[in-house]
Amino acid sequence: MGVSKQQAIENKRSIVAAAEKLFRERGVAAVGLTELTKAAGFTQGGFYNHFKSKDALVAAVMEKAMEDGAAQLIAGIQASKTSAADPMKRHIEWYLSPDHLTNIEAGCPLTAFAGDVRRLGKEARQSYARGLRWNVDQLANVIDDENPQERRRKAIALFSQMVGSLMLSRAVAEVDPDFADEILKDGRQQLLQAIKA
Amino acid sequence: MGVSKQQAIENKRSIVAAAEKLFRERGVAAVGLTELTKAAGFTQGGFYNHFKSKDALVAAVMEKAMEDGAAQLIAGIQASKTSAADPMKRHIEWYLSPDHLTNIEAGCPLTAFAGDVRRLGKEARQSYARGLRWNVDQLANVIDDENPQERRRKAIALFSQMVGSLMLSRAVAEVDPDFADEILKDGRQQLLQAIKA
DNA sequence: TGTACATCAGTGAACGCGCGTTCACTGATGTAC
DNA sequence: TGTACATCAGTGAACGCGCGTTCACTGATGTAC
Repeated sequence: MGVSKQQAIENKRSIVAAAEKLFRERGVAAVGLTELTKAAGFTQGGFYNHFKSKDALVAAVMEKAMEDGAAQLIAGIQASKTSAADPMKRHIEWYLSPDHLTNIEAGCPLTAFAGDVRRLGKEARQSYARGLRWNVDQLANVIDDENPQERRRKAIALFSQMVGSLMLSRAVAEVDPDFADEILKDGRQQLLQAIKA
Repeated sequence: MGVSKQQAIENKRSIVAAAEKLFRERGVAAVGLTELTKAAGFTQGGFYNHFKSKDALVAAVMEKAMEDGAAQLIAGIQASKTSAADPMKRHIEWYLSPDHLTNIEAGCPLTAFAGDVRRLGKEARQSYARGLRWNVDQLANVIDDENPQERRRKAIALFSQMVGSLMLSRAVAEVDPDFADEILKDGRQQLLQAIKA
Protein backbone atom coordinates (compact mmCIF):
# COMPACT_ATOMS: atom_id res chain seq x y z
CA MET A 1 0.00 0.00 0.00
CA GLY A 2 1.80 3.02 -1.31
CA VAL A 3 4.79 1.88 -3.28
CA SER A 4 7.10 3.64 -5.73
CA LYS A 5 6.76 2.98 -9.44
CA GLN A 6 10.23 1.52 -9.42
CA GLN A 7 9.24 -0.84 -6.59
CA ALA A 8 6.05 -1.83 -8.41
CA ILE A 9 8.04 -2.87 -11.46
CA GLU A 10 10.37 -4.93 -9.31
CA ASN A 11 7.38 -6.52 -7.58
CA LYS A 12 5.91 -7.51 -10.92
CA ARG A 13 9.24 -9.04 -11.82
CA SER A 14 9.32 -11.02 -8.60
CA ILE A 15 5.84 -12.39 -9.33
CA VAL A 16 7.05 -13.61 -12.73
CA ALA A 17 10.20 -15.07 -11.18
CA ALA A 18 8.30 -16.91 -8.44
CA ALA A 19 5.77 -18.16 -10.98
CA GLU A 20 8.45 -19.46 -13.29
CA LYS A 21 10.02 -21.55 -10.55
CA LEU A 22 6.71 -22.95 -9.37
CA PHE A 23 5.39 -23.61 -12.88
CA ARG A 24 8.55 -25.46 -13.89
CA GLU A 25 8.62 -27.59 -10.78
CA ARG A 26 4.96 -28.38 -10.18
CA GLY A 27 3.20 -27.58 -13.44
CA VAL A 28 1.11 -24.57 -14.41
CA ALA A 29 -2.25 -26.13 -13.58
CA ALA A 30 -1.19 -27.19 -10.09
CA VAL A 31 -0.06 -23.76 -8.90
CA GLY A 32 -2.69 -21.30 -7.66
CA LEU A 33 -2.46 -17.52 -7.62
CA THR A 34 -2.73 -17.34 -3.84
CA GLU A 35 0.29 -19.57 -3.36
CA LEU A 36 2.12 -17.85 -6.18
CA THR A 37 1.68 -14.26 -5.00
CA LYS A 38 2.51 -15.37 -1.45
CA ALA A 39 5.78 -16.87 -2.75
CA ALA A 40 6.51 -13.50 -4.35
CA GLY A 41 5.81 -11.78 -1.03
CA PHE A 42 2.31 -10.37 -1.65
CA THR A 43 -1.36 -11.11 -1.18
CA GLN A 44 -3.50 -12.41 -4.02
CA GLY A 45 -5.55 -9.25 -4.67
CA GLY A 46 -2.67 -7.19 -6.01
CA PHE A 47 -1.99 -9.68 -8.74
CA TYR A 48 -4.51 -8.03 -11.05
CA ASN A 49 -2.72 -4.70 -10.88
CA HIS A 50 0.00 -6.41 -12.92
CA PHE A 51 -1.76 -9.01 -15.06
CA LYS A 52 -5.23 -9.18 -16.47
CA SER A 53 -5.46 -12.94 -15.88
CA LYS A 54 -3.48 -16.03 -14.90
CA ASP A 55 -3.15 -16.75 -18.60
CA ALA A 56 -1.43 -13.40 -19.14
CA LEU A 57 1.04 -14.31 -16.40
CA VAL A 58 1.68 -17.67 -18.04
CA ALA A 59 2.49 -15.87 -21.29
CA ALA A 60 4.87 -13.50 -19.48
CA VAL A 61 6.54 -16.40 -17.70
CA MET A 62 7.09 -18.31 -20.93
CA GLU A 63 8.50 -15.22 -22.62
CA LYS A 64 10.90 -14.63 -19.75
CA ALA A 65 11.88 -18.32 -19.57
CA MET A 66 12.74 -18.30 -23.27
CA GLU A 67 14.85 -15.15 -22.89
CA ASP A 68 16.73 -16.66 -19.97
CA GLY A 69 17.30 -19.87 -21.89
CA ALA A 70 18.62 -17.90 -24.85
CA ALA A 71 20.98 -15.90 -22.63
CA GLN A 72 22.23 -19.12 -21.06
CA LEU A 73 22.93 -20.69 -24.45
CA ILE A 74 24.77 -17.61 -25.76
CA ALA A 75 26.85 -17.37 -22.59
CA GLY A 76 27.86 -21.02 -22.98
CA ILE A 77 28.87 -20.54 -26.60
CA GLN A 78 30.83 -17.37 -25.78
CA ALA A 79 32.64 -19.10 -22.93
CA SER A 80 33.68 -21.88 -25.30
CA LYS A 81 35.13 -19.38 -27.74
CA THR A 82 37.35 -17.69 -25.17
CA SER A 83 38.49 -21.03 -23.74
CA ALA A 84 39.02 -22.56 -27.21
CA ALA A 85 36.76 -25.51 -26.29
CA ASP A 86 34.33 -27.15 -28.71
CA PRO A 87 31.06 -25.30 -27.97
CA MET A 88 28.87 -28.24 -28.98
CA LYS A 89 30.78 -30.68 -26.79
CA ARG A 90 30.55 -28.27 -23.90
CA HIS A 91 26.84 -27.74 -24.45
CA ILE A 92 26.07 -31.46 -24.52
CA GLU A 93 28.08 -32.07 -21.37
CA TRP A 94 26.22 -29.36 -19.54
CA TYR A 95 22.81 -30.31 -20.92
CA LEU A 96 23.10 -33.94 -19.91
CA SER A 97 24.83 -33.34 -16.59
CA PRO A 98 23.51 -34.53 -13.19
CA ASP A 99 23.37 -30.87 -12.29
CA HIS A 100 20.98 -30.02 -15.08
CA LEU A 101 18.95 -33.14 -14.28
CA THR A 102 18.23 -31.84 -10.79
CA ASN A 103 18.03 -28.16 -11.51
CA ILE A 104 14.73 -27.88 -13.36
CA GLU A 105 14.05 -24.41 -11.99
CA ALA A 106 17.05 -22.83 -13.67
CA GLY A 107 17.68 -25.29 -16.50
CA CYS A 108 16.61 -25.32 -20.13
CA PRO A 109 13.01 -24.09 -20.40
CA LEU A 110 12.40 -26.06 -23.57
CA THR A 111 12.66 -29.32 -21.65
CA ALA A 112 11.08 -27.94 -18.49
CA PHE A 113 7.90 -26.91 -20.33
CA ALA A 114 7.93 -29.55 -23.08
CA GLY A 115 5.14 -31.54 -21.46
CA ASP A 116 2.97 -28.62 -20.37
CA VAL A 117 3.20 -26.25 -23.30
CA ARG A 118 0.55 -27.96 -25.43
CA ARG A 119 -2.04 -27.15 -22.77
CA LEU A 120 -1.12 -23.52 -22.20
CA GLY A 121 -2.55 -20.38 -23.81
CA LYS A 122 -1.77 -19.50 -27.39
CA GLU A 123 0.66 -16.70 -26.54
CA ALA A 124 2.74 -19.02 -24.35
CA ARG A 125 2.75 -21.69 -27.05
CA GLN A 126 3.95 -19.16 -29.60
CA SER A 127 6.76 -18.00 -27.30
CA TYR A 128 7.79 -21.60 -26.86
CA ALA A 129 7.84 -22.30 -30.60
CA ARG A 130 9.84 -19.13 -31.23
CA GLY A 131 12.29 -20.12 -28.49
CA LEU A 132 12.73 -23.58 -29.95
CA ARG A 133 13.32 -22.20 -33.45
CA TRP A 134 15.92 -19.80 -32.09
CA ASN A 135 17.63 -22.56 -30.12
CA VAL A 136 17.88 -24.80 -33.18
CA ASP A 137 19.30 -21.90 -35.22
CA GLN A 138 22.00 -21.25 -32.64
CA LEU A 139 23.00 -24.90 -32.43
CA ALA A 140 23.12 -25.16 -36.22
CA ASN A 141 25.66 -22.31 -36.21
CA VAL A 142 28.13 -24.23 -34.09
CA ILE A 143 27.76 -27.58 -35.87
CA ASP A 144 30.66 -28.83 -37.89
CA ASP A 145 29.41 -29.23 -41.46
CA GLU A 146 29.82 -27.02 -44.50
CA ASN A 147 26.29 -27.66 -45.79
CA PRO A 148 23.84 -25.28 -44.02
CA GLN A 149 20.86 -27.57 -44.57
CA GLU A 150 22.77 -30.48 -43.14
CA ARG A 151 23.79 -28.34 -40.16
CA ARG A 152 20.16 -27.58 -39.47
CA ARG A 153 19.13 -31.22 -39.79
CA LYS A 154 21.85 -32.28 -37.41
CA ALA A 155 20.96 -29.51 -34.97
CA ILE A 156 17.33 -30.60 -34.81
CA ALA A 157 18.21 -34.26 -34.32
CA LEU A 158 20.86 -33.47 -31.74
CA PHE A 159 18.61 -31.21 -29.74
CA SER A 160 15.74 -33.69 -29.90
CA GLN A 161 17.95 -36.33 -28.37
CA MET A 162 19.17 -33.97 -25.67
CA VAL A 163 15.59 -33.11 -24.73
CA GLY A 164 14.48 -36.74 -24.87
CA SER A 165 17.36 -37.99 -22.73
CA LEU A 166 16.86 -35.28 -20.14
CA MET A 167 13.10 -35.75 -19.99
CA LEU A 168 13.25 -39.52 -19.63
CA SER A 169 16.03 -39.29 -17.09
CA ARG A 170 14.02 -36.80 -15.04
CA ALA A 171 10.90 -38.92 -15.42
CA VAL A 172 12.45 -41.85 -13.57
CA ALA A 173 14.98 -39.96 -11.41
CA GLU A 174 13.09 -40.33 -8.17
CA VAL A 175 12.00 -43.95 -8.34
CA ASP A 176 14.92 -45.38 -10.32
CA PRO A 177 17.99 -43.14 -9.97
CA ASP A 178 20.36 -45.75 -11.41
CA PHE A 179 18.34 -45.92 -14.60
CA ALA A 180 18.15 -42.12 -14.70
CA ASP A 181 21.94 -41.97 -14.50
CA GLU A 182 22.29 -44.57 -17.20
CA ILE A 183 20.00 -42.66 -19.57
CA LEU A 184 21.86 -39.40 -18.99
CA LYS A 185 25.31 -40.92 -19.33
CA ASP A 186 24.35 -42.89 -22.40
CA GLY A 187 22.85 -39.86 -24.12
CA ARG A 188 26.00 -37.87 -23.39
CA GLN A 189 28.26 -40.59 -24.71
CA GLN A 190 26.29 -41.23 -27.90
CA LEU A 191 25.94 -37.54 -28.68
CA LEU A 192 29.61 -36.74 -28.12
CA GLN A 193 30.42 -39.62 -30.43
CA ALA A 194 27.95 -38.37 -33.03
CA ILE A 195 29.43 -34.86 -33.25
CA LYS A 196 32.89 -36.27 -33.86
CA ALA A 197 31.76 -38.33 -36.86
CA MET B 1 -28.28 -49.15 -9.38
CA GLY B 2 -28.36 -52.88 -9.23
CA VAL B 3 -25.81 -54.18 -11.65
CA SER B 4 -24.26 -57.59 -12.25
CA LYS B 5 -20.72 -58.29 -11.05
CA GLN B 6 -19.68 -58.75 -14.64
CA GLN B 7 -21.14 -55.34 -15.52
CA ALA B 8 -19.41 -53.71 -12.55
CA ILE B 9 -16.03 -54.98 -13.73
CA GLU B 10 -16.69 -53.63 -17.20
CA ASN B 11 -17.77 -50.30 -15.72
CA LYS B 12 -14.54 -50.05 -13.76
CA ARG B 13 -12.66 -50.75 -16.97
CA SER B 14 -14.51 -48.00 -18.79
CA ILE B 15 -13.62 -45.53 -16.02
CA VAL B 16 -9.95 -46.41 -16.49
CA ALA B 17 -10.27 -46.16 -20.27
CA ALA B 18 -11.99 -42.77 -20.14
CA ALA B 19 -9.45 -41.52 -17.59
CA GLU B 20 -6.53 -42.62 -19.72
CA LYS B 21 -7.77 -40.67 -22.72
CA LEU B 22 -8.49 -37.54 -20.70
CA PHE B 23 -5.24 -37.71 -18.72
CA ARG B 24 -3.15 -38.11 -21.86
CA GLU B 25 -4.85 -35.27 -23.67
CA ARG B 26 -5.40 -32.69 -20.96
CA GLY B 27 -3.13 -33.71 -18.12
CA VAL B 28 -3.93 -35.50 -14.87
CA ALA B 29 -4.28 -32.34 -12.76
CA ALA B 30 -6.71 -30.69 -15.17
CA VAL B 31 -9.26 -33.53 -15.26
CA GLY B 32 -11.78 -33.78 -12.41
CA LEU B 33 -13.59 -36.90 -11.21
CA THR B 34 -17.01 -35.50 -12.08
CA GLU B 35 -16.05 -34.97 -15.70
CA LEU B 36 -14.20 -38.25 -15.79
CA THR B 37 -16.98 -40.46 -14.42
CA LYS B 38 -19.45 -38.66 -16.66
CA ALA B 39 -17.25 -39.48 -19.67
CA ALA B 40 -17.38 -43.12 -18.56
CA GLY B 41 -21.18 -42.92 -18.35
CA PHE B 42 -21.66 -42.63 -14.56
CA THR B 43 -22.13 -40.13 -11.77
CA GLN B 44 -19.25 -39.15 -9.52
CA GLY B 45 -20.41 -40.92 -6.34
CA GLY B 46 -19.91 -44.43 -7.69
CA PHE B 47 -16.27 -43.80 -8.36
CA TYR B 48 -15.31 -44.78 -4.81
CA ASN B 49 -16.83 -48.21 -5.19
CA HIS B 50 -13.96 -48.91 -7.57
CA PHE B 51 -11.03 -46.79 -6.34
CA LYS B 52 -10.08 -45.53 -2.92
CA SER B 53 -8.85 -42.20 -4.32
CA LYS B 54 -8.03 -40.31 -7.50
CA ASP B 55 -4.42 -41.27 -6.93
CA ALA B 56 -5.34 -44.95 -7.00
CA LEU B 57 -7.04 -44.38 -10.35
CA VAL B 58 -3.95 -42.61 -11.66
CA ALA B 59 -1.87 -45.65 -10.67
CA ALA B 60 -4.32 -47.99 -12.43
CA VAL B 61 -4.33 -45.80 -15.53
CA MET B 62 -0.54 -45.75 -15.72
CA GLU B 63 -0.38 -49.51 -15.27
CA LYS B 64 -2.91 -50.03 -18.05
CA ALA B 65 -1.20 -47.50 -20.33
CA MET B 66 2.10 -49.31 -19.93
CA GLU B 67 0.50 -52.66 -20.70
CA ASP B 68 -1.13 -51.25 -23.82
CA GLY B 69 2.14 -49.69 -24.92
CA ALA B 70 3.92 -52.99 -24.42
CA ALA B 71 1.30 -54.87 -26.42
CA GLN B 72 1.58 -52.32 -29.21
CA LEU B 73 5.36 -52.66 -29.36
CA ILE B 74 5.23 -56.46 -29.41
CA ALA B 75 2.59 -56.47 -32.13
CA GLY B 76 4.77 -54.18 -34.22
CA ILE B 77 7.81 -56.39 -33.83
CA GLN B 78 5.80 -59.53 -34.60
CA ALA B 79 4.32 -57.94 -37.72
CA SER B 80 7.83 -57.10 -38.92
CA LYS B 81 8.92 -60.70 -38.50
CA THR B 82 6.11 -62.14 -40.61
CA SER B 83 6.59 -59.48 -43.30
CA ALA B 84 10.39 -59.83 -43.24
CA ALA B 85 10.75 -56.06 -42.67
CA ASP B 86 13.39 -54.51 -40.41
CA PRO B 87 11.51 -54.16 -37.10
CA MET B 88 13.55 -51.14 -35.96
CA LYS B 89 13.00 -49.30 -39.21
CA ARG B 90 9.32 -50.03 -39.03
CA HIS B 91 9.14 -48.90 -35.41
CA ILE B 92 10.89 -45.58 -36.10
CA GLU B 93 8.63 -44.87 -39.05
CA TRP B 94 5.56 -45.46 -36.99
CA TYR B 95 6.84 -43.62 -33.93
CA LEU B 96 7.71 -40.49 -35.87
CA SER B 97 4.70 -40.54 -38.19
CA PRO B 98 2.16 -37.69 -38.54
CA ASP B 99 -0.39 -40.22 -37.31
CA HIS B 100 1.40 -40.79 -34.05
CA LEU B 101 1.95 -37.05 -33.70
CA THR B 102 -1.79 -36.45 -33.67
CA ASN B 103 -2.92 -39.55 -31.89
CA ILE B 104 -1.79 -38.90 -28.33
CA GLU B 105 -4.71 -40.82 -26.86
CA ALA B 106 -3.66 -44.14 -28.37
CA GLY B 107 0.04 -43.55 -28.95
CA CYS B 108 3.11 -44.37 -26.91
CA PRO B 109 2.37 -43.75 -23.22
CA LEU B 110 6.03 -43.07 -22.43
CA THR B 111 5.91 -39.88 -24.48
CA ALA B 112 2.32 -39.04 -23.56
CA PHE B 113 3.10 -39.05 -19.83
CA ALA B 114 6.76 -37.98 -19.98
CA GLY B 115 5.99 -34.47 -18.78
CA ASP B 116 3.41 -35.37 -16.15
CA VAL B 117 4.87 -38.46 -14.55
CA ARG B 118 7.27 -36.63 -12.20
CA ARG B 119 4.29 -35.05 -10.47
CA LEU B 120 2.15 -38.18 -10.10
CA GLY B 121 1.90 -40.59 -7.18
CA LYS B 122 4.70 -43.01 -6.42
CA GLU B 123 2.91 -46.07 -7.75
CA ALA B 124 2.32 -44.39 -11.11
CA ARG B 125 5.94 -43.27 -11.30
CA GLN B 126 7.09 -46.81 -10.61
CA SER B 127 4.85 -48.20 -13.33
CA TYR B 128 6.28 -45.66 -15.71
CA ALA B 129 9.89 -46.53 -14.86
CA ARG B 130 9.14 -50.24 -15.22
CA GLY B 131 7.48 -49.58 -18.58
CA LEU B 132 10.45 -47.59 -19.80
CA ARG B 133 12.91 -50.28 -18.72
CA TRP B 134 10.87 -52.90 -20.51
CA ASN B 135 10.64 -50.77 -23.65
CA VAL B 136 14.40 -50.26 -23.76
CA ASP B 137 14.96 -54.01 -23.29
CA GLN B 138 12.69 -54.84 -26.20
CA LEU B 139 14.34 -52.32 -28.51
CA ALA B 140 17.78 -53.60 -27.53
CA ASN B 141 16.70 -57.04 -28.69
CA VAL B 142 16.03 -55.92 -32.24
CA ILE B 143 19.12 -53.73 -32.61
CA ASP B 144 21.80 -54.84 -34.99
CA ASP B 145 24.99 -55.28 -32.95
CA GLU B 146 26.64 -58.37 -31.54
CA ASN B 147 27.69 -56.69 -28.28
CA PRO B 148 24.76 -56.76 -25.80
CA GLN B 149 25.99 -53.72 -23.87
CA GLU B 150 26.33 -51.76 -27.07
CA ARG B 151 22.82 -52.85 -28.08
CA ARG B 152 21.47 -51.48 -24.83
CA ARG B 153 23.36 -48.22 -25.20
CA LYS B 154 22.08 -47.75 -28.72
CA ALA B 155 18.54 -48.64 -27.67
CA ILE B 156 18.52 -45.97 -24.94
CA ALA B 157 19.91 -43.28 -27.22
CA LEU B 158 17.58 -44.22 -30.06
CA PHE B 159 14.51 -44.21 -27.88
CA SER B 160 15.52 -40.92 -26.23
CA GLN B 161 15.68 -39.30 -29.62
CA MET B 162 12.34 -40.76 -30.66
CA VAL B 163 10.71 -39.39 -27.50
CA GLY B 164 12.44 -36.03 -27.84
CA SER B 165 11.48 -35.59 -31.48
CA LEU B 166 7.87 -36.55 -30.85
CA MET B 167 7.55 -34.34 -27.77
CA LEU B 168 9.04 -31.28 -29.43
CA SER B 169 7.02 -31.83 -32.57
CA ARG B 170 3.82 -32.10 -30.52
CA ALA B 171 4.83 -29.05 -28.46
CA VAL B 172 4.76 -26.77 -31.49
CA ALA B 173 2.26 -28.67 -33.68
CA GLU B 174 -0.62 -26.27 -33.17
CA VAL B 175 1.14 -22.93 -33.51
CA ASP B 176 3.88 -23.91 -35.97
CA PRO B 177 2.83 -27.00 -37.93
CA ASP B 178 5.59 -26.60 -40.53
CA PHE B 179 8.24 -26.69 -37.84
CA ALA B 180 6.51 -29.68 -36.21
CA ASP B 181 6.66 -31.51 -39.53
CA GLU B 182 10.29 -30.62 -39.96
CA ILE B 183 11.21 -31.95 -36.52
CA LEU B 184 9.36 -35.19 -37.10
CA LYS B 185 10.75 -35.75 -40.59
CA ASP B 186 14.26 -34.88 -39.53
CA GLY B 187 14.17 -37.23 -36.56
CA ARG B 188 12.93 -40.02 -38.79
CA GLN B 189 15.63 -39.41 -41.37
CA GLN B 190 18.49 -39.16 -38.90
CA LEU B 191 17.38 -42.25 -36.98
CA LEU B 192 16.91 -44.40 -40.05
CA GLN B 193 20.38 -43.36 -41.13
CA ALA B 194 21.79 -44.16 -37.69
CA ILE B 195 20.49 -47.74 -37.59
CA LYS B 196 22.07 -48.47 -40.96
CA ALA B 197 25.53 -47.42 -39.82
C1' DT C 1 -37.91 -74.17 -8.61
C1' DG C 2 -39.74 -70.31 -5.78
C1' DT C 3 -39.44 -67.05 -2.12
C1' DA C 4 -37.01 -63.86 1.31
C1' DC C 5 -33.32 -61.26 2.11
C1' DA C 6 -28.45 -59.55 2.03
C1' DT C 7 -25.19 -57.43 -0.99
C1' DC C 8 -23.25 -53.70 -3.16
C1' DA C 9 -22.78 -50.82 -7.74
C1' DG C 10 -24.63 -46.66 -8.89
C1' DT C 11 -27.26 -42.12 -7.49
C1' DG C 12 -27.11 -37.43 -6.40
C1' DA C 13 -26.85 -34.11 -2.68
C1' DA C 14 -23.65 -32.40 0.44
C1' DC C 15 -18.93 -31.55 2.89
C1' DG C 16 -14.88 -28.32 3.27
C1' DC C 17 -11.55 -26.37 0.43
C1' DG C 18 -8.87 -23.77 -2.90
C1' DC C 19 -9.46 -22.04 -7.37
C1' DG C 20 -9.50 -17.48 -10.52
C1' DT C 21 -11.40 -13.18 -10.18
C1' DT C 22 -13.69 -8.85 -8.19
C1' DC C 23 -14.06 -5.20 -5.12
C1' DA C 24 -14.10 -1.46 -1.56
C1' DC C 25 -10.56 0.11 0.93
C1' DT C 26 -5.63 1.98 2.46
C1' DG C 27 -2.02 5.04 2.33
C1' DA C 28 2.61 6.23 0.52
C1' DT C 29 4.08 8.06 -3.89
C1' DG C 30 4.17 11.48 -7.19
C1' DT C 31 2.16 15.72 -9.16
C1' DA C 32 0.12 20.41 -9.48
C1' DC C 33 0.09 24.72 -7.62
C1' DT D 1 10.20 24.74 -1.16
C1' DG D 2 5.69 23.56 1.01
C1' DT D 3 0.99 22.13 0.80
C1' DA D 4 -3.24 19.75 -1.23
C1' DC D 5 -4.72 16.20 -3.74
C1' DA D 6 -4.90 12.49 -7.32
C1' DT D 7 -2.92 8.13 -8.40
C1' DC D 8 -2.59 3.42 -8.04
C1' DA D 9 0.09 -0.80 -5.89
C1' DG D 10 -1.08 -3.64 -2.36
C1' DT D 11 -4.74 -5.51 1.21
C1' DG D 12 -7.91 -8.89 2.49
C1' DA D 13 -12.70 -10.27 2.32
C1' DA D 14 -15.89 -11.99 -0.79
C1' DC D 15 -17.91 -13.97 -5.35
C1' DG D 16 -19.34 -18.33 -7.80
C1' DC D 17 -17.42 -22.52 -9.09
C1' DG D 18 -15.45 -27.12 -9.42
C1' DC D 19 -12.41 -29.88 -6.89
C1' DG D 20 -11.84 -34.70 -4.16
C1' DT D 21 -14.38 -37.10 -0.99
C1' DT D 22 -18.42 -38.73 2.01
C1' DC D 23 -22.90 -40.29 2.74
C1' DA D 24 -27.78 -41.95 3.08
C1' DC D 25 -30.35 -43.87 -0.40
C1' DT D 26 -32.04 -47.20 -4.28
C1' DG D 27 -32.99 -51.38 -6.31
C1' DA D 28 -31.44 -55.21 -9.35
C1' DT D 29 -28.30 -58.99 -8.55
C1' DG D 30 -27.08 -63.00 -6.33
C1' DT D 31 -27.54 -66.17 -2.38
C1' DA D 32 -29.73 -69.08 1.25
C1' DC D 33 -33.40 -71.87 2.28
